[in-house]
This record gives sequence, structure tokens and C-alpha cells, in this order.
Amino acid sequence: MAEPKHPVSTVDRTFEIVEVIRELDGAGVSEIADRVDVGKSAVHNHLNTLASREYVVKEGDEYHVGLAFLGLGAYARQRNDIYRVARPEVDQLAEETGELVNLLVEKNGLGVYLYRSRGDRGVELDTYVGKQVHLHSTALGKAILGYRPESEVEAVLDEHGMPRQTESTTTDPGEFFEELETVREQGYAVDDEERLTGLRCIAAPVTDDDERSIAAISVSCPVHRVSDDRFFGDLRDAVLGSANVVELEHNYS
Amino acid sequence: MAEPKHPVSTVDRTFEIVEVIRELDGAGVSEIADRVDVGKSAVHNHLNTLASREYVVKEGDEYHVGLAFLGLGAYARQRNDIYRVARPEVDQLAEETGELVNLLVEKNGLGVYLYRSRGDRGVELDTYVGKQVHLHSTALGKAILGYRPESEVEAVLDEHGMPRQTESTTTDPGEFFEELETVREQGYAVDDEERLTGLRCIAAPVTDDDERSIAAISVSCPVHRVSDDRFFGDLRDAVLGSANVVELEHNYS
DNA sequence: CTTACCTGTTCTGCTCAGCCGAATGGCGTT
DNA sequence: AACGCCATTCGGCTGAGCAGAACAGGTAAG
Repeated sequence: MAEPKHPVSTVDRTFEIVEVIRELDGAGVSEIADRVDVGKSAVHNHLNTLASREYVVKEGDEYHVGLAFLGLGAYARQRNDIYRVARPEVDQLAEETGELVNLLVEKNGLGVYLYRSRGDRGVELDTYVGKQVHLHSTALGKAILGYRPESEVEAVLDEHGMPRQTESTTTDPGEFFEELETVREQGYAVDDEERLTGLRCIAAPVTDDDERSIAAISVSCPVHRVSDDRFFGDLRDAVLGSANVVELEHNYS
Repeated sequence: MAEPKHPVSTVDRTFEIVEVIRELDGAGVSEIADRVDVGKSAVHNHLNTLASREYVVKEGDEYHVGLAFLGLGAYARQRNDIYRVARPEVDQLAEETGELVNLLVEKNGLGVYLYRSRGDRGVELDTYVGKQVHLHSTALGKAILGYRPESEVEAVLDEHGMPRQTESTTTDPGEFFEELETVREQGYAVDDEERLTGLRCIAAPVTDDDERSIAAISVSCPVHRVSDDRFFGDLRDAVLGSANVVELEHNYS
């Protein structure tokens, strides 16, 4: 659903306001009014309406995103089958490897992080649960697209493009399709500093009965700390194992 | 913020729609229109506007709460200091005790669950992260109110009342203040089937430098499975210990 | 202390956004 | 084939939400 036939502009404005607050990490009425390009009074009315339901909270004279969204967000995630079965597995994988483990699903051609679990040495990243990312520049995304029909991959690339993130990002569709071929052959996907310099990830898809991907699980670690031996050895096996467990539990229960 | 001076009714309607979808666990246009008391076309316009931003998703001909809320919700929680320091401690407590462990904060006179962790024997409950509850009928709420000035407790009771939840719920303010006195003496609060029949909880407050509560941690378990010995022994000590750790980490780091 | 300049908030009147109701179209069921 | 039950579209009317200006409170500078 890209463009509704009869959009309710007030709804758009409301969420623009909330999203601006998040981007600015808290903001006042005037600041928001500038960004959203509506008058202060309108912004004020919106904020107070939102505040009455705790969707935003006023702290001093800054407005912040409220915890009411937490209820809806947690509910939306909980409804997700994959999340329910994958979560314990992701936790265990993080504990075993000590690294950062991620669970990603695809929504409208973009990846959405559903869950993350950090082992005791796991890196801190710019990603967070709920964040949307392009699929072409992460191991997770490649694992997902590798197990989708070619036509669908093309549609995704058409819609969202292949923006360059680092020097190593693949930005050529032809090359990308070759990579996906490799992913299918190997059963896993790798991202070597393609989204973030200094970070490499290895990801495995979770597929349904028809070999269509429904999610992906990855381990992320700093390049300087992990040898190829461990990366393509223990880590690879662990990720593949976990994805397989999730797959089985999801499809046969 | 109870009643804004100039409410934006479209905003209210939008969130009413989303909340109805959650209550019904997915719903169609007509179904929602009945509940919210607006025409089908209006509901339709709202839904499609929301869907264009992934705040709702259309599955077949049912609309569901979308994962876009997850980003905002997770962000709102992450901003919360208490959450950041308490989370690992809550996880550990759940693992040690095997029971359900909860983290609650107060927002506008109501309790909001910030986090929950279920041990291997932990009960399933009607609570979920983000849910709001009255403070007078839970161990968590009593732990929080016990470490707030009397005037504030009165304000909370005035605003939200003391609705009865079970036979054991305290509904008399005088009696309630005596209970809070006991909480302060003991340093922990107990809920013996006051919110839910068959469930008992024990909670400890997390306070700031001025002995003012900022959150509470509890362990919940079925009455039939836990002896008084364990409840007022190991469980009590574990909860108090965890709350204390969180308190120290929060105040001195 | 005064002045100036930020904020957030209130108020009023105008305009167009959003609503209702009716019509349309798509599916399944009888 | 004809009905019933949906979601969706459309047009025309009405009041909701907007801009802009005025007000209030707080802070910094003169």
C-alpha cells in the first residue's frame, strides 16, 4: 500500500510529528513545527491529544515518545509466529557465541529487526529492534532474498534501489544476483563490511515448506576479532544450526 | 494531561481504531466501524493511511497492528534508564527462581509493565509489556506507592480510584495507607490474590537517592505451588537483592 | 529594573479535510 | 443465477483543524 486513494492527512501529520520527536530524541513545539511545516498551534493540539493517551509524554518543555507505543509494538511482535519460536533460539545462540545475534523479517521490501540478543562480547550497533534496513547490504537481507523468486528480488531492487553504504556494498544488480546464487549454493550469506565498515556478519535463512524465506538469523562481529577459521567454522555452523531448529519448530508444530 | 483544550479528534479516532484492532486481535472494516461509531468509509480511509506507513497491515481482509509500532515502542523503552539497567537483572532473577519476573514503572498514576522475563516454570498471565494497571492492587504498585509522599498517593487514589479486582483487593484508602506503612517497614510488598485469584506476588521497590521509588521488581507465582517458606524466604531475598543491585547501578553510574 | 526575545499556550474565524450515505465491485454461498 | 456480505469508491455538505495573531511565562542581556 504505497499511496492510499483517500489519505487522511491528519493521520500522516500525527505520525510525522511522532517520528520527528524520535529523530530529534525529544523536541519542543516550535522545533517540531519547523520540521513538519505546520503551525505551532496545530502541532500543539496534536501533541496534547497524543499526550492525553500517553503516546507522547511531556518532560519539562520537551515532548518525548511515550510508552503507550510499547504496548502496541510488543503486541504486534508477539503476534508474529517467527518471533515466538525464534526468540529462545536467538538467545541461546548469543550466549553460545558471545556475539550479537539478530532476527530479521521482510516487510514491504525492507528488512525489519524483530529481535536482537547480545552475548557477553557482542558489539553495540546502530541497529535496534523495529529498525528498517535495505536488504541488499546485509547478510540477513541476502539470506532472505536468496530464497525468494527472482521476480520478487527484482521488484524489491526496483522499489528501494541499492544505495551504497560502504566501499564494499554491492550496487550492481547483476553482481547481486550472482551473490544470491552463491547464497543458495552455500545455504548461508555473508556481509563483509558491506553495510558498516569494521563489521562482518554471517546469516542463515529460515524457510517455509516451499523453500521460501520467512526470516533470517545472523551473527555480527567486529572484523578484527574474528578469524576466518572461526567465522566460517564454528559461527557458520552455529547460525545454520539455529536457523534449522527454528525452521523445524515453525513448520512442524 | 487528562483533557486537552483543543483535541484533534482525528488523532483520537485513529488510535481508537488501532486499539480496537488489537482488542479484537485483527478485524475488518465493518467490524471496526461498528465499534468506533464512524462510517465504514472513514474507517477505510484511516486504515489505508495507516497501512501506507506500516502502522497496520492488511492480511487477507483483516487488518492487524503493524510492526512499525515496534520501532517507536522499543525506542521509548530504550530511552528509559531504569529499563537499561534492570533488564539483565530481571533476566537473571527469572532464571534463578524459574518464575515470572516483572518490572513496573509509574506513569500518570498508573503502572506500566516495562519488561517481563519468564523462568522455566513461570506462569502465563494476562499482563504484557506496555500494559497499564492500577497501582493499589498489585505488589508492584504497592512497592512503588510505599515510597512516595502521602500527598502523591492520595492524588493517585483520587484520580484512578481503587476498583475491586478480586475478593481480596483492598478498596479502603485508610486500610491501604496502613498497608503502605507495612511495606515501608518491611522494605517489600505482597499481593495475595488481590489482583488475580490464584496468584501471589512479592515486590521490591527501586528508589533514587531521596528514597523515592522509580520502579519496582516482582516475582509472580501460583499460590498452590509456592510454600510460605519459599515465598517469604528465598523469593523475598532474591527480589530484594535484585532491586538493590538495580538501585546501586542506577544511582551510582 | 527594563527590554527584548525566546518559549508554550489560547483564541477566532475561514476553508478545506474528513465524514456520511449511497453506489459500485468482488467473492462465496445458497 | 441471485442473493448477501464484504471492501472500496465517489460526491457533496459540514464542522474539524488550520494559520495567524495575541497572550503568558521565563530567561538573558542591557
